[in-house]
Amino acid sequence: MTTLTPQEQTHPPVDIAHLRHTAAHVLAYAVQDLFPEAKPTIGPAIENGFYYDFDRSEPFTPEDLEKLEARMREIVASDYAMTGRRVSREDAIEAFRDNPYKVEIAREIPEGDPITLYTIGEFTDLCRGGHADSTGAIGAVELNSVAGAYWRGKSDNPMLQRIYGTAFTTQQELDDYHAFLDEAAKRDHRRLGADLDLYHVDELAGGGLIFWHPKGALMRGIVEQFIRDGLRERGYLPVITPHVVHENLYATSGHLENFADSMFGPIEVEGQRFRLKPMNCPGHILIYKNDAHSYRDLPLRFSEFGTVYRFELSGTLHGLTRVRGFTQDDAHLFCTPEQLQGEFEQTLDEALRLMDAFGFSGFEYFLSTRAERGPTDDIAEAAIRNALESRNLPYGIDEGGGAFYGPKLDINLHDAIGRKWQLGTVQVDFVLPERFELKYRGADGMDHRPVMIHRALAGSMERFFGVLIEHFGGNFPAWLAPTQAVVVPISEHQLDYAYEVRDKLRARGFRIDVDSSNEKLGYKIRHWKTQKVPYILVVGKSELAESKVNVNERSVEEKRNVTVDEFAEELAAKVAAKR
RNA sequence: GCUGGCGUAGCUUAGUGGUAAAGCACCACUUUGGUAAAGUGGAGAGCGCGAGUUCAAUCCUCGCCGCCAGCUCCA
Repeated sequence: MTTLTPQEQTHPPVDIAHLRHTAAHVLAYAVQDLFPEAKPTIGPAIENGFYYDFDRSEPFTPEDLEKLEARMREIVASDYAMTGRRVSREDAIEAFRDNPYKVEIAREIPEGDPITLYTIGEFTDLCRGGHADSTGAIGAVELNSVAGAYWRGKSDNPMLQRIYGTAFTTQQELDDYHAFLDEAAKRDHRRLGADLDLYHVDELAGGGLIFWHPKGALMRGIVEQFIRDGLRERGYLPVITPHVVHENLYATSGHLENFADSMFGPIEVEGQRFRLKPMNCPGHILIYKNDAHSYRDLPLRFSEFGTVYRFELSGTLHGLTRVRGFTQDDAHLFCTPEQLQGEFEQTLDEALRLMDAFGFSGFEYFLSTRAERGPTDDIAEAAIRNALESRNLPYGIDEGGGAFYGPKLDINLHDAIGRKWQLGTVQVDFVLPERFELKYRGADGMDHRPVMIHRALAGSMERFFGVLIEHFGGNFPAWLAPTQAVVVPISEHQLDYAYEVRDKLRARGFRIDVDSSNEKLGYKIRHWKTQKVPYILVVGKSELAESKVNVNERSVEEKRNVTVDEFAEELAAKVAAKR
């Protein structure tokens, strides 16, 4: 921590969160002027802007937002000073007696904490503070959308109307933010999934269920192969378990009592109740349990691309990143307590290897602890902490965010344009071995309880693929691209040669197509560029004569004529380097 | 699920209380063309689904479904 000089303290640089919090006050001020019947509740700064929740029976329309925005600009231009004063709890409650939300907040401020009111112009709000000095500090402000939000996030509370907006110190920063949003929209995997013909969700089949098209399935296969290679090297054993099993399995595992809301309902057959598999662990446990194990067998690492089904609320579904049926790159490790630490560290290394191969960076680690702690949680959490510390990785804590069977480590990462995603998770579990009475024979001749590690490194193939699409913006590197190169003949006189080039490259295992369409060269080039194919190989009269191809590499201006073998070597090198 | 918005050919959009228009994509033909869209022609939706109002509904009303932005949750 740096100590501020007195000068810096009197003129602190405007904190962007303070600026946006101030903008939220300005919004509430504007709402007070234009819609006096609306009751302000809370209005914090958030990652990319701010929001303010209002209680009002009439919905705010887009036209209302425009009027509010105009009024906000006036308030900003007036450059009202933000003045705060400390009041007693009674005074605060009295000041907001017509607003039950503010009263509730005032009542709940802990004894001893200051209760403060902040005023700009004619608007006073109950607020803990953290503002710019005056409204004039806001260089650019805009309102973005209205959405419903429950008071304090609880669905049995009244629904409020949340107005989202953002604010910056300068107009330039706002423009840059818009440019960022445009870039993000261009990378939207739902858009690119359709444009590049990778997958779709079908209304007839239901939301959140993914139909992988040939190109998408091909890419998924490449990712899966990469993961499989890593698993084999690290001694994981492949297993395959059923998608529908008797409900009793999940009663025993505890999923039915802890997880029922997320499970699809029972399927009745011959008076017996079956369930779609929501998690792979119970299945892997049954395989473990089917044999007697010695400590010499451990650690035992079972892996499966396990497809699971979870009932997510319809409103939460989103492209590939929030679905109802998905395949985890799942594995369960059964080990002795002594092995736990080392095994955990290895999974962490493997997770990093995977994320690194796809060019992700900015990893963040979160230790989620279990809400209902048991006697083994200290050991489990220690294993996670020690693993992180042994690799010198800083981490945050998410109290109570763990699985019902134990604490977990979540790995967040940043994509190419700096957005955060949560993919991999590694979890320590002393509970399921207990519930299923798992055991192994120790060196002492006695039975012991193994520890389990649950881990999914990519997370789910669906979400991982969605994130990959956005990370690369559809410009997949050659090793991943469903079509690595298209051979484009200039006229049909070179069509036979084009097929010859294609077959030669295909024989080396590359994914190559020929454009045999009756179109002009410019059209064909444009078409394949929009399809984001890494290489377009143009063959005309001169290439045919020299047995060469004219290489047009994606996002490289310069074109070059090389022989087919030279191109094959170049492509092979890229694929080997995973570029 | 809840709040708000939306739902017209594969995609993007136009349109009207009297049974729908365009561009791209698709198919055929002409053209054999050297680096981001050649020309002509053709086929394709009955306007998400259902009910109501009306002489008449894609356009009005209601319900359902789906999508989008959030709330919530998480791989």
